[in-house]
Amino acid sequence: MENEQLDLIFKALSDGTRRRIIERLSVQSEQSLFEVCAASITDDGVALSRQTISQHLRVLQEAGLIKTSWKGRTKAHSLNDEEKHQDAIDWLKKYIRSGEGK
Amino acid sequence: MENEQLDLIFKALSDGTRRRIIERLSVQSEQSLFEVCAASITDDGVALSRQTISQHLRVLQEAGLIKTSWKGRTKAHSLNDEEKHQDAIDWLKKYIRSGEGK
DNA sequence: TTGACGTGCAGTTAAATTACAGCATTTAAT
DNA sequence: ATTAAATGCTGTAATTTAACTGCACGTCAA
Repeated sequence: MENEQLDLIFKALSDGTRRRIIERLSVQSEQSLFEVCAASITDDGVALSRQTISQHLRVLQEAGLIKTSWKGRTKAHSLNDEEKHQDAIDWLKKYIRSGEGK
Repeated sequence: MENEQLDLIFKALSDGTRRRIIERLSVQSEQSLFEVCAASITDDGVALSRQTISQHLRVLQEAGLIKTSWKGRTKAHSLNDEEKHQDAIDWLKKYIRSGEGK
């Protein structure tokens, strides 16, 4: 009754750093934590710590927006398209006044 | 460069109480603060204070998701469809793998 | 098997968020 | 002109979040 899942999705997307991570993962998937860190520095200009980026990635994963897989000792992060993004869109579309009243 | 507006939109939507307010405003528009309070009680079963609901409405308005107008001493709250909801959808749609890479 | 590499986990701090109460302000009605 | 109704504004406490530091763990290579 609380739709906890939408909470997680929208909260994950409410942070600019996390949205930029998603944007970069959509261009280049299977990125490790270090690669995401490096891209954050070069693209955003701010050097966030490895632990901070790791935390952001965990938030994105708990929301179902990205998926991970281990390649040896490296964890690859990729976009989980189609899944939760669509859930959020479905909710939003109900309030665009498609027909009118409902 | 920070897209502050998307921050506000997604953050506003990350709270279940606020999403339910939007859902009810889509059914019945031009609701006063007291009407929103009353609906929260009857629909959600939880009695949040007037100040708390007022704060939630302000968050929704600052995100551009609802609009307000004064009718005498009563402030009418209505859904701002088409506007910011569409902005959020546009952002999300880029990561649904429409074509593929981009 | 030793050591470097890639992550995870625990704990800290400052700032933001959510809930509330109390008082002030404005408007309509008597 | 008073009063009641509908909100706004200020401040407080508890919770959460975003950033960090430090240490520990598992894996691959030499």
